[in-house]
Amino acid sequence: MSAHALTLEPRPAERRPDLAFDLIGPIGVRLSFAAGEEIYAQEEEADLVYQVIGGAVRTLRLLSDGRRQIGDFYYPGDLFGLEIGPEHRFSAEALGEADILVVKRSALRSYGGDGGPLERMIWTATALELERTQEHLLLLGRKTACEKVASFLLGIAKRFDGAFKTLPMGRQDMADYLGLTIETISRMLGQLQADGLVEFAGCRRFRIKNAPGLARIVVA
Amino acid sequence: MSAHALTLEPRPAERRPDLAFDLIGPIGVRLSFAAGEEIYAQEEEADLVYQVIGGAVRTLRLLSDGRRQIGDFYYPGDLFGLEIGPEHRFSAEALGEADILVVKRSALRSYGGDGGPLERMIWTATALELERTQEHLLLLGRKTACEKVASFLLGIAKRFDGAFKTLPMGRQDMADYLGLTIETISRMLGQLQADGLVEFAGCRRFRIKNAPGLARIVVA
DNA sequence: CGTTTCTTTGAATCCGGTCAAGGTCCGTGG
DNA sequence: CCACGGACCTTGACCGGATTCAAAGAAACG
Repeated sequence: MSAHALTLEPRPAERRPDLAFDLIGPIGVRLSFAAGEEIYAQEEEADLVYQVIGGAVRTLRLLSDGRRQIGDFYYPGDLFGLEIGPEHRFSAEALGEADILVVKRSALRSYGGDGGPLERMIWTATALELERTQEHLLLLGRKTACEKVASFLLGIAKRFDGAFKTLPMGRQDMADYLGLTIETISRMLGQLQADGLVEFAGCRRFRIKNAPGLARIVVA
Repeated sequence: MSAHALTLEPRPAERRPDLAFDLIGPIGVRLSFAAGEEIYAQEEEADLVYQVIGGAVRTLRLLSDGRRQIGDFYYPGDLFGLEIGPEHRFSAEALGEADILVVKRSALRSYGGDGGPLERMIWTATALELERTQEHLLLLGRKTACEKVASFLLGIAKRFDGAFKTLPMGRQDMADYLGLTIETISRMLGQLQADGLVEFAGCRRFRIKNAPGLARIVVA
């Protein structure tokens, strides 16, 4: 079945350039990963470029004492694993089962040529990555627990449509993304729900009940 | 006097590619900024590329309620103001008096040509920016106040040489970079000094007394 | 169903923030 | 040369938001 069209459609046109599928599809290799499986490791040589076809991916950094920081989550269409240096600074793991398109960087260059649309695509993806990371920085440095969680839910909501969205990650991943603990995540979700801003059906499915109210929490 | 050579030398070869001076020097305009003066504003159109010639620069994001997050500090040789989008996501201000080289992005492209060394230089600078931002992310999300301050001092020390380094920024800037308050900064500095890891001579000049000890605090 | 894993909830604790003085450094002007 | 003033930094006491510890509850899985 054509996972391409299926996974590509349901995203609001807002994130990574969608042309990516068509461009690197023909020269890439598709791989499937099981839930939690590692796609590449921290400090591993970075010679490949990856694209999410189906499922979702997290990149993360592990400190020696076990503390974890999630860099970002990636969804169908997104490119990840782009690093200028020789090795990966974060590791990448599948969130649930995931289908990934993998391309050799060098192959990609010879295929599209320097300065071609492929080169440009990678450049754009890297710049977007930087923008998202800067936004994340602000969130981690200067926002309260409640603001962090509200921002997170709004961010997810923007990227998926349908009234009820399904969180592709568990509480621990949310916590490690927002720089909080799972208990705090749980409490803040409870509070947002009690305030009538969101509604949960189980711990993964939610619906935004009061978008302006949420947006007011998120500051700017 | 030749600020070029003077400000370029005293940095360990570790950060931005030094060829930058020679490459964009000829086509740029030099400007001087007073202490605290704005170089460009948040949400201003981003049509220029900047390079620090002398002094230092901070980029920052201001929230509506006055909270501040500093993105990064830039020193002689560093490029900043690179954004892929149409407008700046952070503003930039001089830290003390600063000399800045300013180049029109379009001029830069026609001068060096697509895919030339200039294009490559900008690409490299953007990727380095991303790496530093990711490191910053980890620091903000998962490090304690003490670890943050220790990391910061080591980072400064790496970039300047001479036994005694001079902090180019005040406590408020350190706080807004590390996601802390000035009081906490002050207390942590006091503690690190009491533990014999660093020594301060006035509130701006310091020396690292026990680098391995500091490195042990910084985790990894 | 039973087991395991994940999530929620409560109570106690603690790190960092807030509030409030007091000190230091510097530039200015008497 | 020193007194004054203002900006910045340090220090202390207290407070509060988030973590930690602990246990109960819900969901996922074989």
